Amino acid sequence: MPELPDVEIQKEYLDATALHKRIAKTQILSRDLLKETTPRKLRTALKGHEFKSSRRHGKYLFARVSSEGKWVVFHFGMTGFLKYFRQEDEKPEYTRILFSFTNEYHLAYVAQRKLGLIQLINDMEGFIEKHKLGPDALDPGFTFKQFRESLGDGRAMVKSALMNQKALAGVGNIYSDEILYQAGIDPRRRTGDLSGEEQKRLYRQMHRVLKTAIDKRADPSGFPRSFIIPHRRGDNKCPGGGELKSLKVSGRTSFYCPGRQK
DNA sequence: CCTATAGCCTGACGGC
DNA sequence: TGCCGTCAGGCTATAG
Repeated sequence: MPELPDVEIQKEYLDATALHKRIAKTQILSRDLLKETTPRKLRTALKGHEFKSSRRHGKYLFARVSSEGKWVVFHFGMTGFLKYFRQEDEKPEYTRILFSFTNEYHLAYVAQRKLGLIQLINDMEGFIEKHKLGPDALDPGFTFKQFRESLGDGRAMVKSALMNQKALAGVGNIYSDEILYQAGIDPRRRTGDLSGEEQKRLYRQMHRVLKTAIDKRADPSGFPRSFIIPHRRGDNKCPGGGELKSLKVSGRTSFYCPGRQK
């Protein structure tokens, strides 16, 4: 669920539902997700305030609180998402944090596996620096030149480089496969061996893939026929014909089409 | 410095 | 049915 397009949809969801609603109560149902803060600090920082805007950087979502310039940071790990609902008994399973508003609606941070984080911060740029996050993959200011520098020209496999959040932020296991497929590049290629033309194709396809996914609300069932994402763990067919193959790259299962990716 | 690997957390699934 | 190993769209810390 939670790569750049998915988190962008979470942001749109937050904006459309929980923004500008007065927070009456915050329940921390699992402390494990809280980083560098305590339930008490989070509760008191939010009580009586509202989320007044949001931003996304890579796979992180930041919600600005209408008090002292604080932000709540959400990271969704592999299984996290937000759910806005009316009746408290509709509370989703695995709700870890529950924000309740004075309009009697609730916003749940749901995560089956506790691999994400929720944090209270004063400074968004400071947070990004501390985590050494690279530029957001869809930041308009993230030029081809910067992209090439981010990827590097070493011995790292190109798929690992795309997924390295310190190089560029937002691309994970699923979308790196799609970008490499669309660019016609084998995931095991070393970044140092890519031609300028191949780097250019990667940059262009990264934009096209991520934007298309956001446009389709990060729902693979609506993705173009030419995408491989709907086929992985499905019919295992390449859109252009042939079998989808899988292998491990830096410990992650990767799907690719040998016929098209060189 | 660089890259690759194990560990974290919880549940689903397949094989025996 | 029950148990076990493996795997899952995350990140960090550690090992080479």
